Amino acid sequence: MGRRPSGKREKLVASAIDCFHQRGIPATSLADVAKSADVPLGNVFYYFKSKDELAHAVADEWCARLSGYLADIDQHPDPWARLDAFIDGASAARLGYTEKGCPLAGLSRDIRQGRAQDDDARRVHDIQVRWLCGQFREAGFSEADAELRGKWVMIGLQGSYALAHATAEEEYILVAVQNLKDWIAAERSRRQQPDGSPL
Amino acid sequence: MGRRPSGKREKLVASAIDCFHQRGIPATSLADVAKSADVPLGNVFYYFKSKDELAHAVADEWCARLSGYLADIDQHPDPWARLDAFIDGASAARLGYTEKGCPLAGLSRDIRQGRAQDDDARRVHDIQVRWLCGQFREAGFSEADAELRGKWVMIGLQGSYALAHATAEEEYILVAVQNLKDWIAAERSRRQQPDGSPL
DNA sequence: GTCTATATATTGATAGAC
DNA sequence: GTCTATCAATATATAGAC
Repeated sequence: MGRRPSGKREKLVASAIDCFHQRGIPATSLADVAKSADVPLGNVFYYFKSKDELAHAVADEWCARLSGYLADIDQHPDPWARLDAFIDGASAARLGYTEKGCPLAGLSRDIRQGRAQDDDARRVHDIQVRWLCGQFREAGFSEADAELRGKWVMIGLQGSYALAHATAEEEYILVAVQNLKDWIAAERSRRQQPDGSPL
Repeated sequence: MGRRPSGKREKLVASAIDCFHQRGIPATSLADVAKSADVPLGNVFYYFKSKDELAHAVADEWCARLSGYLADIDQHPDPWARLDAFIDGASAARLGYTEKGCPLAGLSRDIRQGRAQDDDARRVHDIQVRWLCGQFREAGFSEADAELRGKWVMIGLQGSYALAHATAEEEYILVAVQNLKDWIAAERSRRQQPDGSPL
């Protein structure tokens, strides 16, 4: 609460995001995070009273970053263009995801398997899935149809991240990006000609 | 090498598979595995000279289980029926995967992020992906087309496992199963009527 | 608020009796 | 081959000087 002029808390969270991404939460020691943030080890516990609380702060920071990212994409006036932009973002991140995995997938698994708050594991994905479903609703799909489609986009991307990381082949991400874009284009033309002939 | 009448090695591997699945490799201590296998801690190092080597044996065991599983499915004479059976297997495992995550996804991430042999992370997925691609080739697709389709099936399933686990919602797996089955059925009819009218 | 020093528990791994 | 006892390193977390 209040002012934090030193900014050490923010530096610790930023360093924890990197460390957790590269090594995962259980394999990351607080000494690693402290060293990476250039903060003495003992000082970490002034800002976070446990490792779990640090992980919780990391999840909060991810949610904030995601909200900002999606708000940027929201500037596109067309939901179809927004969906394309979202998938382009996945494609742009493919090299890092192939090497280190998706940071949100890693975080949520570590949280689910550890004793940290389960709800954080869900939050970081729900933000994106709800946004995706919202785009399909805005494009004219019913509540139920939009939910199926929004979830399917997230499934395709997350699956490609997992396989690209596991096999060290970025091609999985390219396959998912291409298939999802084609599928979205097909859904779009179906929507615009609901009872009509194929394009 | 040679006979292992006690079977302790096998018990240790089986226990490690469970422990690694539930808590992940870094969060699992060798004491956990030893206790679960009912073997004294010090004895573990007679069978495996390090934790990494135990993880390697676990990957080997998974590959053996997968090969057996796929050989069972191979008894279906039709590649389309085999694809359906493979996806049905995913659906049948959905409760456990929602609760604990996909064991292969967890193992491969832990291996990629740890210092253990990278190749194990790839093997457990490659077995399945190569099998999937083989089904599409047998169904008449070209080498390149079969590879794209086989990878896409694995992407859809792995993505649904990740999201189901993260959000504790098995529905993600049901969405992926339904979408993949519909897509495969569409591919099938397209194959059988390459230049013809829709069904 | 910041940092050093340290407590306490647990880890992977080893030595050596049987 | 099997097991007990233990080492050395590292982990989270705390105490308390400044």
